[in-house]
Amino acid sequence: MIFENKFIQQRIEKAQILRDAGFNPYSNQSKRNTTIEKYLNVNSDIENKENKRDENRHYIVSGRIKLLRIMGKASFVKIEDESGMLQIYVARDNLPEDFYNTIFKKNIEVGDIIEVTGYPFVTGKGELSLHANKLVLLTKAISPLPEKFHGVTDKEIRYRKRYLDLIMNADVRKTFRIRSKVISLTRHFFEEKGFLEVETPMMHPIAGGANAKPFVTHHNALGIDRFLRIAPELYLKRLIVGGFEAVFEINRNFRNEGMDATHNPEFTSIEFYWAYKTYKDLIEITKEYFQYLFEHLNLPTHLPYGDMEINFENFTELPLIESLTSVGGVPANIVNDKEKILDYLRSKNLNADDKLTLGYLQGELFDEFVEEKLIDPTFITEYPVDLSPLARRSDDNPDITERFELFIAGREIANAFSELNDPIDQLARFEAQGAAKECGDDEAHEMDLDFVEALSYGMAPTAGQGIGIDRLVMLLTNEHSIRDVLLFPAMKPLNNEPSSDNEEK
RNA sequence: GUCUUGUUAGCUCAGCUGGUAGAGCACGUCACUUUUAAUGAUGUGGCCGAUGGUUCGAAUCCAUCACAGGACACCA
Repeated sequence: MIFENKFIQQRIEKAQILRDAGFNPYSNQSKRNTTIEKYLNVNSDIENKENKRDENRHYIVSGRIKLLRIMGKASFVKIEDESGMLQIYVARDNLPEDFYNTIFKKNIEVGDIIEVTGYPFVTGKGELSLHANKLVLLTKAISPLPEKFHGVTDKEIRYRKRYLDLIMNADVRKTFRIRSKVISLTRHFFEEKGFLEVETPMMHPIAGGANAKPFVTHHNALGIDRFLRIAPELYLKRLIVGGFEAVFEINRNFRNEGMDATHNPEFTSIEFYWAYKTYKDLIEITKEYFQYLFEHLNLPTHLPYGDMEINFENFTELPLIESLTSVGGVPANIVNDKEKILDYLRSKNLNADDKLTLGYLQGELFDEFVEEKLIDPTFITEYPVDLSPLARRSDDNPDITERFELFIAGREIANAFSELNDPIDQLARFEAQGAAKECGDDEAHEMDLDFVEALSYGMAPTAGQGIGIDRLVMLLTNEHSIRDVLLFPAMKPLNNEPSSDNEEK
């Protein structure tokens, strides 16, 4: 049962004692008139004053008790609000008769949220503190906080009870502030460029725009299934057909796949589409975007990530086929020959499925030998058309597309291309995907005739790009698990959550 | 999905080749009016992740399951 723990029972009793003494343990009568950060800034002159105090200044601060040192007739209390931590000096003789002994010492403890009135002073050890002459309990915490020195380190507790993690670990709060800032900066960057932020459906009749397995949900009134979107791409392009020339959407995608350090079933991306532009323009705007982020986040352009150092002044472009040889070390004479690639893969004891097309096999080579070696930002360009069912063919070579993926620290961060806007070609590509599906690729794109029809009305030449926000934030915060940049990462149910697998009717 | 490591008090962790559980923090009681993870004394606190098995006896050995971490596979 919840709350049966003896420490919790003890604290529930304390709350009742307070109530009986006329103190509401959940009072909302907050009179706070400053934050801790402001208090510390405004009173930084106190140490130069006579007696290192100013009894004419009055402040009311609030926060959660993080540390409590009772020393007989006086105590030191560290309270923390969102802006920072402040030491409070509480002495018996500065509080109402009996309050210190019967209320404060007995019934207020670490974890409680209190409000303190007093004046600034500097202690003998030189710490700017607040000398309390009034102390009010705002919120009684009936569950005790984790250990004050080690905090919570158990990752499972940290993810499942993120609120505890946030209470105990200041650097976790910092990571999520940066995440928020990244999203805000991204929004501003594209708005300043004249892009329009739009929202497109999360529930799709056809899950399109990416290679991924969708989640299924059900619409009761219509009696039909819907798919949670795996990408907003096809809707955003419909908007370009409709005449918007620059749109973006920052929101969640859902993919019904495995979970690991870089995959969460729901993840955030930005996709943007830009009419009358090509993927070459996207390379430029991407460099500009990173520069903008680094400036506003005050990050060093030589960014440490794990034991790597990424040089964000060193963006390069490299065609995929060329990268196989120059980065991956694959012999140049085999990269355009299906049979030779198959032999090469077999010689390396890798999976070599001879049903795969040349383009797919080149993709295999890239994944196997190149991707993890791309540390500094690298735009890999000229993707085989087989791997890019939504991208425009190169005018010079019909086997490759005007596309790039941006790799940083051995990981894909962005995917972009000049959009395919020939409806007949698009129809044929969907049909080819259908064939791939027959061959067992259960993540091949679904035919979307409504989208093909939209293209038939004419979509201006357009370039579009997607950037995975979670992986970007991982990079910028030097985190190595996507769970550390998601406030509430997906977790398996503990034990009593019903699972649809044993549903019986 | 495979392999691997872990799961012991509210938290952080010990617990040997099997003999019915230990520390620190927290909490209770006492002392202490400038401390910094305050200090000193003392006490409470446990279905040892779950279920089976081996054994006179299991936190410990074995099996299965659950969850988590890591690696690999799959995946953009």
